[in-house]
Amino acid sequence: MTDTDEVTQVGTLQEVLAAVSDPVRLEMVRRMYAEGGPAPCAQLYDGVSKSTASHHFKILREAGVTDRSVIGGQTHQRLRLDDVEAEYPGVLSSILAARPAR
Amino acid sequence: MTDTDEVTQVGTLQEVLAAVSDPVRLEMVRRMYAEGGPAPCAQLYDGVSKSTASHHFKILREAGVTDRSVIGGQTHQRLRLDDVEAEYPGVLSSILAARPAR
DNA sequence: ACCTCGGTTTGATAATCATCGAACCGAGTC
DNA sequence: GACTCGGTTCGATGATTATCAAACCGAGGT
Repeated sequence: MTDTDEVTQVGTLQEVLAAVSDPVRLEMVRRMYAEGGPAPCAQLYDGVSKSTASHHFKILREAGVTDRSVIGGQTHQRLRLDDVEAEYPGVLSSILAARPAR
Repeated sequence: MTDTDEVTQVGTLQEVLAAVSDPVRLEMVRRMYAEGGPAPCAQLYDGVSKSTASHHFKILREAGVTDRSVIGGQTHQRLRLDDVEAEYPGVLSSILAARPAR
């Protein structure tokens, strides 16, 4: 069973940039991207508490960067790469392509 | 007479993203880009005080996104587009290409 | 009915950050 | 020297924001 939330618009460029400018959230985005599809929340972060993670998921969702869907009773997060690319071509993809380490 | 500050490294991806995620700073970056070269501080912002602007310039500089140089006694800011592109290809350019309004 | 499991919401706290005015500084100019 | 002009630095203040623990909630399982 797949139950998807109402799909919202991609946010402003500022919102998107602010969303990914947080290290915890960028890591989440990277992992969702690596996953290639809806991923259960648990494996998208570590180092922060459940509630903090949920807070970050919300910000990503409100910026239109991610989706939430319930698959088999479990909440999953999904990167809306295509939607963001359609709105701001190259922005998210180039960020994902950047070498992460420094 | 051109007097340029010591050139620093481009900062981490996080630093760059955080730098441009502020509306005032993104506008500064856009104007510098439009200028195509070193631009006097004054015409890179409006709506904030001199000291606030100076603060934002500093953050952009520390992120390695901009340069400071003194031309004929006047301080100028310059977008280090090539340097940032070399480090994180496509990131800054796609942000600049994004349609600003919403 | 009870319990666990995954996730969200609610306060609350602490830290970060944008903002300003005022003082300061260096280079010109008068 | 005195004065402006463009810019920076210094505190200080207020607003955001990241963080957590605790309470809560819905879906399954037993």
